Amino acid sequence: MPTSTVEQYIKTIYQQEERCAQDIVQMKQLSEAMGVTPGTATAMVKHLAERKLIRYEPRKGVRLTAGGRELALLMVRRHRLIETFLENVLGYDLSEVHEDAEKLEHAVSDKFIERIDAYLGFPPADPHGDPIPSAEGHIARRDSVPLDHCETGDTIRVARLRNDDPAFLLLMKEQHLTPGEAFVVIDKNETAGTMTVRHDARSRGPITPFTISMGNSSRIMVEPTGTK
Amino acid sequence: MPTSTVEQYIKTIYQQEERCAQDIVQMKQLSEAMGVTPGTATAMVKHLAERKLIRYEPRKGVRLTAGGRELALLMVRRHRLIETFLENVLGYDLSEVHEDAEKLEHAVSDKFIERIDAYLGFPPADPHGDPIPSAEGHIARRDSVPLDHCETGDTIRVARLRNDDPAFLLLMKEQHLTPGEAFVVIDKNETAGTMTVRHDARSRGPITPFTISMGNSSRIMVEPTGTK
DNA sequence: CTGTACTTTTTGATTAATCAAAATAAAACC
DNA sequence: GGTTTTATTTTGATTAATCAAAAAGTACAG
Repeated sequence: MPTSTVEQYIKTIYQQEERCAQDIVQMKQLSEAMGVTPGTATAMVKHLAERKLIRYEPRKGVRLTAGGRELALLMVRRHRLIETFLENVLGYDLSEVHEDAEKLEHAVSDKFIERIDAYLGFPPADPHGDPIPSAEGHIARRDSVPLDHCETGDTIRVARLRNDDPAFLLLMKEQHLTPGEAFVVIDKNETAGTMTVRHDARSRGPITPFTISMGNSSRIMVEPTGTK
Repeated sequence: MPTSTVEQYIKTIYQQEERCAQDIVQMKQLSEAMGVTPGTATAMVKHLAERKLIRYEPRKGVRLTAGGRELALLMVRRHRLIETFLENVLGYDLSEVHEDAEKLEHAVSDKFIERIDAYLGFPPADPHGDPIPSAEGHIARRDSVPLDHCETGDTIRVARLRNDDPAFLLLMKEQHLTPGEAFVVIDKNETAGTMTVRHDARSRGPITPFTISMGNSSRIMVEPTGTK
């Protein structure tokens, strides 16, 4: 039985592989994501390699083994189901769910998770729009792209918000930039490093344009719904 | 912020004070209840005393300070609300709630607990019949007595089951010996160390008599409803 | 190819929680 | 009242996770 620290490292390695589309995660990246000193990460990584959860290539980085990926997906499942429960049932705000889920995911039993899943009606995705892995570790692939890959005139729908920062999530909520909402890209200014979008005329949101930095827009995953 | 181990020791000391109606808890009692060696308990107790959560009298035992009691009641509140949630909402069996609650109570936030409380409609007691302390640490006193203090002919109502052993709880459930049920004591055999009860004629349970050991009956708290 | 900057690993220490076993104190027993 | 039993404390060691700071390796800029 892995400790909750081990679970957290494995989940973090998975997330770094995913988010940065890398097959290997460097120590600096891992130690920063975990909020520990590099030496600590090195020590832990050796331990994880012994447990056969990752493959460790000294001075290069780490990658998950099949067993590690399985554990990571289990943790992601727990996290996303808990977040969904906190929002849908207990009325948490989207910006508040992450913190509590992060603690709970290491304390819940399999039984608890399966009961929550059933109670929620087996939701396919969490409130951020991220797909929830099945109990067997299958996860739906979605062909969404970061908003900053879109061009002026593209019509899109928000798929997921790939950022746990409460302030960011609050801002997105205020602008109704939440999963499912339809938008049009009305400007992309590479020089200024900003993008401007407004709600699709047919959607119920405000039509006031909203400008965001490229950095933030890379955390907003969208599905193209056509190009004007 | 106390670690979950500290929380567990404080809760255990509170429970030992309560269950055994003692004002001081010996080290042996504490170490056994915690499932650690006596030396470990001594070391921890010194630490708890430094944190002003208990008063430690070497070679005598420990007792909670006001601050310790406050923390203990907070933990009891968490435990009982979580148990209630697991049974009422997620459909856990009474014999299964304890184990999961024991882990969760150290991982939940105050916000989570207050939301659960509201979701459950501010229940006064958990599924064992134990009163749930308020957020301010007030707990309802109940004038219940252990079943083994009753005499033949007493009519009683089950108030709480003061035992977390799943097998015991399952047995009680099978016999409908659950909080709220009305019974008559039809025999008390001090020599054999057993007591026999049957459901009150007016109640919906079976009228087949049921015999239990004195040991077990001391864990069944009842409220007298009159003496024939 | 050489030096500076950056990343990674190593080393030595620390904290929380634990155990086993020896030492000590208190209680109980005849 | 001395002996035995039982409870408690002490001591020394261990494990998991961490940090700070020194050492070692890698990268690339000129």
